[in-house]
Amino acid sequence: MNIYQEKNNIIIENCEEFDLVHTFECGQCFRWNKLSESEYAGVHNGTVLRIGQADGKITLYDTTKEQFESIWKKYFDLERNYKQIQTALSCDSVLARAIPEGRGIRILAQNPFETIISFIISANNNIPRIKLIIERLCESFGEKIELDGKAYYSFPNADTLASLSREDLAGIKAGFRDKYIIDAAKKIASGEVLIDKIFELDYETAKNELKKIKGVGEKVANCILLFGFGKLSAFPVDVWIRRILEHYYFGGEEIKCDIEQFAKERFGELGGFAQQYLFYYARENKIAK
DNA sequence: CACCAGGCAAGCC
DNA sequence: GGCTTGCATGGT
Repeated sequence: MNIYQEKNNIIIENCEEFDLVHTFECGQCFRWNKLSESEYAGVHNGTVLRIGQADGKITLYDTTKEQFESIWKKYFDLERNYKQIQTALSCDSVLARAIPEGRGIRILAQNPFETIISFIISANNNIPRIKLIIERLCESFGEKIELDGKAYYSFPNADTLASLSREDLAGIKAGFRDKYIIDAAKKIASGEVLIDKIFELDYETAKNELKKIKGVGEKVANCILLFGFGKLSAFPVDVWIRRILEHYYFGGEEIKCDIEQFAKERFGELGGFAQQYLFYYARENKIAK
């Protein structure tokens, strides 16, 4: 991967292991939107970025070397060797088929609070509507940021959301999840759940800490740990993952064993990466139930 | 009209 | 502990 500055932009060359579509469409994030065939725009920690991929090059527009180093390098997980991970996981025959289709997926290091709220909203919901609800949440309670004459919004912070009532949130149409959003914001704003400390905790302890929040169960906690706290062994099990495991590993039979344990034995520390390749593969191939 | 969507909490036993 | 049910909203 060759990275350099050209005018106001940062260019990444030789980026076979970084594919924008696969990274933004594999279900880990909800705030990157297509601007055109080859471009996306998104907001991370209050900064808007327009990014494009064409002719084997990725361009981060209007980005300084300093911004790239301090924000985006970590966010896009650019210091990790994904080729090595793919090679290791390809020993598994199912992943050997799934990885080529999702090649270039990178696990984003997303903002922890945003990840917590986003995956609370994801419960018993579908991806287009999850994105809509989150967008309305940001428009209503985030800060406006302008770029290229367009309005973007930062993700609201815990203090802001902690001060809201269910009535205040009615407009975003989160349904029964509104009370969980407020509970999460209150526990985080008050320090009952310490976000910064979760980074230092081991996987199991961190998961239990997150489960103190209403609306955070096994699956949501695993997503938060994987996408918001860099716990890369986490293996979130949702309907899609269950479906693809049943189809490819259990001969179409209903799974009765502990799936997390199954994943741990099979994928170990690389569980999160395996989960992302499988999720993308399952959705792209629309595995029937 | 049912049934489903990146599940979860609460209420049972 | 495990199992069942209701849940807001919008799409098919």
